[in-house]
Amino acid sequence: MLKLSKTIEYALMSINHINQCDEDGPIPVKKISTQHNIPFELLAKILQKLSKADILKAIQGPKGGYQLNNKYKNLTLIELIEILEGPFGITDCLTDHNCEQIAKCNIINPIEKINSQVYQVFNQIKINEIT
Amino acid sequence: MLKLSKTIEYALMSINHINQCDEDGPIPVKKISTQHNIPFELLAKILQKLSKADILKAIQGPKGGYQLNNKYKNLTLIELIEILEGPFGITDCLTDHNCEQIAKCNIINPIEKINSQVYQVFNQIKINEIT
DNA sequence: AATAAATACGACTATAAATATCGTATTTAT
DNA sequence: ATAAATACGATATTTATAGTCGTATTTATT
Repeated sequence: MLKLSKTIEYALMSINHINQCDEDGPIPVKKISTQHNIPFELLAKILQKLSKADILKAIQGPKGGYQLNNKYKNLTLIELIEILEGPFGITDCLTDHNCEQIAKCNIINPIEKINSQVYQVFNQIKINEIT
Repeated sequence: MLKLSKTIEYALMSINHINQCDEDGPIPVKKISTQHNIPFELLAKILQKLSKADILKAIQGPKGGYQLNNKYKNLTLIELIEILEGPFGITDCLTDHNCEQIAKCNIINPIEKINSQVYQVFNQIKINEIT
């Protein structure tokens, strides 16, 4: 409950990893996955998503791997979350609109307030500055 | 991901409900569960926990039900969460200490920072003021 | 005293979401 | 031609959450 997903953790670890050895050329998934004990296939798919979103640049073939794209420099945590997991919301009713309780919900207003406060926290965190 | 659990939602709805008809004597689980379309047995267990934690006062027998206890007036959202779900933490490593990546984790410091920011948000929210 | 309406609570099941794996295709440096 | 890499859809597994069931206890009312 209220947990960051493994997906987000793995993405942060990878971006951090790539950032720290940026001069050495593209970093293959395998290096990150073995060094940080992350399942290869799973990590591969995460980095593919980040590549599609232009956060990473993918280089195929031998000596290939991933590099950071410029876009990464302005990336916030909320953006990362929404790239990897879709729209942010602390309850389903804020994103899915198929809630069983909505007809007589007496907490929707406070929920929305809390949601925007949490959103703000993640919106203020630049991935760039995470170290 | 990063969702409030149904348990928390149901608890908030119930506290709010009881608060709004406080003069009418104890409110039975059944009333809350039917009015807000919440599974009875599930809600019963949640309110039992709140009763054990002295947030609610349980009155057994016919005409029984739940009332708010004084303790509720100072209750924060983080306290409610920890009563119902145990220690708060946005990652497992912050509460469980059996993480596969911990040996070479390069994001533990920022994770801790983010965790305490989210904690603070929930810590500042008084259940009392939720309307 | 009997009854019925309520809470108490442990054990169990079901469901959905997250996590992980598999298979195959494509790209490209050597 | 080969091998090392990404691409990606399909499937399987695991876990946490959500929900159910059965039985016991309490107590107001009759």
